[in-house]
Amino acid sequence: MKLFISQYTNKIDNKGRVSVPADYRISLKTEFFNGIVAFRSFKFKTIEALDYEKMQKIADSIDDLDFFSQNKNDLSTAILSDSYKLPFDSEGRINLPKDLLSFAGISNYATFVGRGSTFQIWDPSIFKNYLHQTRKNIKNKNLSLIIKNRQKDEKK
Amino acid sequence: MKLFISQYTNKIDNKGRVSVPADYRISLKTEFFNGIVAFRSFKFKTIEALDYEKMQKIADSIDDLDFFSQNKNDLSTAILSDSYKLPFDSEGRINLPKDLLSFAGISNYATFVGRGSTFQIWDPSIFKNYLHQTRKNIKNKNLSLIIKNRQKDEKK
DNA sequence: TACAATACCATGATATACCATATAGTCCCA
DNA sequence: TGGGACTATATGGTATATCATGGTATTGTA
Repeated sequence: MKLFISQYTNKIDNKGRVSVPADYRISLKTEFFNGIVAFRSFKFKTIEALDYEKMQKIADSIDDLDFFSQNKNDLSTAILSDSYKLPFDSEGRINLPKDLLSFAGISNYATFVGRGSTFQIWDPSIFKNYLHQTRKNIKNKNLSLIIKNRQKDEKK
Repeated sequence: MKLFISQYTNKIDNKGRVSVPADYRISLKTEFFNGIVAFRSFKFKTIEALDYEKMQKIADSIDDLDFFSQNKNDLSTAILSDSYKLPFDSEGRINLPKDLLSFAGISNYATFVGRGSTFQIWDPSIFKNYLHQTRKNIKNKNLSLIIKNRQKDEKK
């Protein structure tokens, strides 16, 4: 089973290339495509990333007759059309499009943040602030309850 | 497996030729026909495009639509008779008919928009506005929940 | 013959593949 | 336990192939 955890900060060279952490790469290699799929987050100033198979599952859930439903249209367009296929080079790097970089406020360094079955790519300082805020929020909640809900929601 | 995602904007030359993104072309080559099938969208100001095999499935599945049963003949006629077979030239370009171009409001540039098992061809600025609107609608929803429900509701 | 559609060829830009080096981490052995 | 060699990874640079695009030739057809 795939499990993206921890964080890794890597440099972006002047071609826009950045190494995907080796730990992540193993989970990302699929039969049809060796790389990642990335799109702009709907909630945060970050890039959402997942493996090709997961994107295929999303695409599969869209029915043949999708063009007759307005809501489904909107949703599938927003997800599928706004995604980038980013293949690995032989060294395990991807080329992050300028569109995504500017959206996430990333310039020289990228922080890969594991989120279990997916991961995110943040600007290091923006993520640092977000993490700080998140920890403060959690302190005031019942942690055991949160963990229980996560297990229920995210198991396969 | 076919998976059309992302967007690509290519120029239309003065002959009406435009390159289909190389990433899409691989999925479009079929046994019977090397090219795409295109018709006017029913919902949007865009050209719907798919491969030959998919077109056959669409035609078949129209019969299964109870909701549209009274319009069955109209619908299949509208799709099938209004569709263009657009073969690739040796460089992977297609020749977009003026009929389709004017319907979609396309002039100099065409944006290919991935939709999973199919794709669309938009005028760049029209699509930009549509995507922007779509993202605004979705932003406040729980995306993971939406995806999960879709899989539950729409599996075959 | 004139026109349009298609096939064929050329080129610049861009992305991909390839190679080379540096750095950090790990393992083994003294 | 410390040092050293080895390995894996990240990073930098260069060469090559692919792709989008523009143009010309050829075929078919009215």
